[in-house]
Amino acid sequence: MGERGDWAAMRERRMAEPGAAEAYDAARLAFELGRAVRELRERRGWSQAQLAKESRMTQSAVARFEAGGTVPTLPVLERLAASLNVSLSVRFEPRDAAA
Amino acid sequence: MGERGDWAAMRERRMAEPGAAEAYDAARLAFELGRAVRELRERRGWSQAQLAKESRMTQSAVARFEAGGTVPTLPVLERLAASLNVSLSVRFEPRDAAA
DNA sequence: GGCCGTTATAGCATTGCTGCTATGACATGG
DNA sequence: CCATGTCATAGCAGCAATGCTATAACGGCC
Repeated sequence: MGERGDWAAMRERRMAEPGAAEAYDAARLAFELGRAVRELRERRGWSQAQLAKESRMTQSAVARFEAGGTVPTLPVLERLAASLNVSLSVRFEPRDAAA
Repeated sequence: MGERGDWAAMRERRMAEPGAAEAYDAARLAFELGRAVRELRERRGWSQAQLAKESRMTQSAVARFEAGGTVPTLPVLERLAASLNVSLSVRFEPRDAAA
């Protein structure tokens, strides 16, 4: 039933769910955050395993996250941000405001 | 010692956990996001029930969220943002950068 | 008093993210 | 070829957030 594996397919499906504009947004957000973390990590020359250790998680969790396999939770994002020495910003902004 | 209810106490406990700086951050983030949503909602003159309906959740979920009872997930934040006609911003920023 | 609208909480089922181990694929260097 | 390092993925246990109903507590208002 669940097709619990295959993150890419899972994400595709999530993005394709009818009338799930916000679910789509969440999936895209997950994807972009994954990419951002990968960039920050590679800029530091760290392996996934190193980042995982710093963030108190496992290499597989980092890989899953970077691939956008799941929509991350705020605690995880906080841990990653702390390890990468950046700050996590989560807030609501006016729709027209530039980033 | 379950005390599964009583969100305030739960949050206090989470923030007091030894060596859980990021968990603390997540709890504080939850609290601030809850306040932000409450402000946006009241500015529109909406009841929790109205916002809940727009965001496809129940009034109790909105109340729990506004009280900072749990650390919200990104899909929920996206739905609330969409209903309140604001955009959700989640990103990593340099530590010293001003908001 | 009763009635209604709103918010706060309780208690539970479901969902789905995380944590983990193990393993596969793929390079690179010996 | 073999060893090592890195990243990707499967599969599952555990658990926290969500989704839900029902209800209590606090108003106003008639």
